[in-house]
This record gives sequence, C-alpha cells and structure tokens, in this order.
Amino acid sequence: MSLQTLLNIHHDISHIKSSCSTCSLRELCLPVGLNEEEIRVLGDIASHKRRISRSGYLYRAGSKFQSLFAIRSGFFKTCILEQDGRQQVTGFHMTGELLGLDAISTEIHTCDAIALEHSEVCEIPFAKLEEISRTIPSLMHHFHKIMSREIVRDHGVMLLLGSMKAEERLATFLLNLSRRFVMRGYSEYNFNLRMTREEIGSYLGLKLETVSRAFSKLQDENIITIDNKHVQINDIVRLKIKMGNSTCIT
Amino acid sequence: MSLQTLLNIHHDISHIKSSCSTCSLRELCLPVGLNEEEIRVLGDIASHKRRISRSGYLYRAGSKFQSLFAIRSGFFKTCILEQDGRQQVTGFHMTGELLGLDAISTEIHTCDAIALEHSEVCEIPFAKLEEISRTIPSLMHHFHKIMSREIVRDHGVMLLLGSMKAEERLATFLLNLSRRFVMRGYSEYNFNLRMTREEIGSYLGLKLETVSRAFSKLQDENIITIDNKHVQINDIVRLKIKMGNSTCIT
DNA sequence: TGCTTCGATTGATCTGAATCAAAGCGATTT
DNA sequence: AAATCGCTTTGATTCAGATCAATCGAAGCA
Repeated sequence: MSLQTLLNIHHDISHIKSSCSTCSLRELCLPVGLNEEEIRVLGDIASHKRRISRSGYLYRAGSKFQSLFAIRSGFFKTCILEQDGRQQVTGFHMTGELLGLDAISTEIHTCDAIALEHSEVCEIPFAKLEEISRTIPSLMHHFHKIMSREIVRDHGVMLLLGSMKAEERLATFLLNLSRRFVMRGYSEYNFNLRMTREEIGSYLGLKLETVSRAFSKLQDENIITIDNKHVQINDIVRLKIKMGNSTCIT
Repeated sequence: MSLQTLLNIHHDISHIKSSCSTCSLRELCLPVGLNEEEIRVLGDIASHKRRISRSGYLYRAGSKFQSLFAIRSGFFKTCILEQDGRQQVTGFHMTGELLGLDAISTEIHTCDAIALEHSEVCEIPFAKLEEISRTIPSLMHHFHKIMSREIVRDHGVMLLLGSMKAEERLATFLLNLSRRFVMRGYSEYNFNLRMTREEIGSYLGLKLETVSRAFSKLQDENIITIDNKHVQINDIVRLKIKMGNSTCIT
C-alpha cells in the first residue's frame, strides 16, 4: 500500500470539536448509547476516583481483576514485561477511554498499566457492575460493546501493520491517534505525543532510531510538522493530510 | 527472545486427549461453563447447520451481522481485501471455535470468512440469542466471555510478533495452533496444516518464501518434522518441544 | 555556571527478509 | 504417458531496518 493511499483512506477526519481537558462519565457514556437512567446508576458505583502521577502504575500484570477504569484525564500505556526484561508496549490509552479490558476473560491482568503523564481515572468495580446488571441487563450489554469495540479497534490496526513499512506504520499510528483525539473532542490534527520514540517503536515493532528517522522523513515530505523540537515526549504533531492530488491543511 | 526461550514458555502443552473429528454443541459449550439448561436452550436456536465446501464463503466483508457460527468441523480463514487487491489473512479458525466475532461491535462483518476445507458450521442467530438472553441473562454473559477470550487470544499473539524474527514467528504460530488442537481434543503435536505458505505468511507478516525457508530451518534444527513433503497444504507437522536442556519428544 | 541525564537525531555498517528467478513435486487433466 | 496447474523449495541479489556509535538539545541539579 502506498503512503498516499494510506492517507487517503482516513481523509474523513474532518470535523473539529471543541477542546476538553477532563472527561466526565457522561461524556464517556453518551456516545455508546447509554440512556440517562443507566448513566445515573453507573455514576453511583463509579464515584471513586484515583490520581496517578507520571510513571505510576494503575495496575500490574498478574494482579486480580477487580475494576475497569474510565480515564478522566491523562494518558496511559499498557505493556508486558518479557522474560528477558524487555518491555513490550501493547497499547496506548487516552482520556475518555476504558482501561482494564485485558483481564476481561482471564480475571487476572495480563499487562501493566502505566501513566505517561499525571492522570485521573474513575474506578468502576466490576463486581458492582455485574450486580447492578442483574436488574438492568442492558448495562452489561453496553459495556461488552464498548469493550469489544476497544479491543477490535486495536486489533485491526495491529493486523495491518504486518505488511507495512516503517513510515507507513508511523503514519497509521498517528492517524489512529488523531482519530481518537477527534472523537474525544480535541482539535483536529494537532496533538501532543506523550510517549517516547522507544515506546512508539515497541508498539509498532520498530526500533527507536527507525521511528525517529520515520518522523524526520514524514516531515521532509511535509506530511507532518513537529513544533518544539526536542521537547521530550511532548512534541506537537501537526498532521497534514493529503487528499487526492491536493494537499489539505494542518 | 531466543527461540529456545520461546519454546520453553509453552512446554505446558503436555496432556493428550482423544481425537475427534466433529464437535458437538455440547463440546463447544461445556469448557466455557454453560450449564445443561443453557446448552439445551442454545441447542434449540442453533439447530440450523450449514455446509461449506473448500474455498466457499461463510460470510463476506460488508454483509450485515446476523449470526455467530460454531464450527462443527473443518477449518476457516478470515481475511480482508485491501484496496490494491491483496488479501490479508486476519485469522485462522478451527473446529470447536466461534466465528463471526469480527462484527460484534459494528453490526457489519469486517472480513470475509472462507473455508480452507470442507466444513460444517452451526448457525446461531444473534437476534434469537439476545431474545433468549432476556430470560436467561447468564447466557449472553457467557457468550461475551467466549468472544472476548477468542479476540484476546489472537490479539496477544499478534502483539508479540512485532519483535520476532521469521523463525520465531512461525514457531509461535505453530505452538498456538498446537495448543488449540490440544484444547479441541486432538493429539498433542501432530496436526495438519490446512493453509498455504502464502496464507501463513500473510497472517504473520512474512512472504511465502520466507515462511518456506523458516519451515526448512525448523526442520534442520529438529524442532519440527514434516511428513508427506509436498502434499499441498496438508503437511503433517510434528513439533518437538524442547524443555530446559533436554529435548522432549514429538 | 557547569555538570549530568534523558531522549532525539543522524551517520555508518551489517543483516534478515523481500524480491526476482528457476526448479521441483504431486495431483489432475488430456 | 504427457501436459498442465497449484503450491513449495531453493538460490542469487537487493534493500529496509537493526545495530553500533557519536552528537545534540532541553531540563534538572550541584
């Protein structure tokens, strides 16, 4: 697949929403189709909030699955530690998304969840969720939908990576992030990267040097621009999406 | 990760069960924890059977999601057709597994499901399943568990592939298949590959020549042996799993 | 202010997989 | 039996990405 083609596929990312810094439970739930009653009930059991500072663990691999977490603000990575000590990033999770799904079938967390910046989550005890779902069955149904959607979203991206080159992988990754930012109400093509080149590389199956080179190349080709060079893990990435033959803006 | 390490991880594949050629609904459901009543109810709505011959479509990408399919016998691949016409394999599915999950969040199938050999499936209309779940809520709950388990299983494998070399990818793939065969009651380390080198390569992000070379190398290293050479897509693969320093048998 | 640290960038070299090309085997057809 | 077809294997060459290595910029600290 040519990079051009790749970019064209995603040209539908074109509607801007206002910016928001923290995400209410309502904002998390409405797009999924929960009704007012369901949101109210959910609010009751999900009242407990936790703050995690940068590099802090939300949960660890091997620990018992007890809660799902709705990210109110911040950014997380999930990763597994391999036998040889290397850390493999399995996903990135942003404000407004659900965390903890890795354990849904095993009852045991299969990966670590680590904050990439100061973050705040809303804890949803799974036992309570199941309990309440006995009286409101649709609630669990909605949750399963959210869950499978998030799992499938990632899965789909990963599958396609197999046949791609470094530059295409990075572009796919950025477009995926972009789409998720837009969905959460952030501005269209400008966003901050909270993770390092190494973490991106781990996720995409590339080395950090290769990621860096791919970034440079995408800049040379005017596909992205990066402000604040060298501001570590805080680059502002501005995607210039090209449509057809013309170049459509930042 | 060294290949040796890789193989060690999976040394727990060590219990043999008897062989079975078709899988009853009961066999499919029991391991998941469904009780007799639930199985009976499920049997009522899942009575319709379909036979698909080699290369036949079970469903197509873009079609509306209506049913889940329990594979009673046979072997399927799921794949997506990219813009440029190339076919990307997204998964393999064997007797006793559930098919159709790709559409669970979108209501539209995202990939084609194609039989790799003459196969038989049991159709489970999703609408009926939802209807019945209203009176037996645990049923849908069980199903969601099966679904997330199957999705996560694949997802986990794919994520790890990123950092692996060709030989390791193939070994991981074979071990994954092996484990699934064992779970379904087939003998331990001997099984038939129903897919071509090209399909394996597509799934693993490798070219068919590379897959072929990796097979040869694994043979040279006595890690596998292949009988009936050149019997197309019908190789008998015998895995010799090595544990610790000693070599533990076929 | 200078020193250290962490991450990013860039260059040079090496290597594993893609690519191009040619046989090979088994099954099926004629 | 000969010819064809589909899939696999193997060899030679090329190239993308890994690896090794040096430098740099920004932030934090003594």
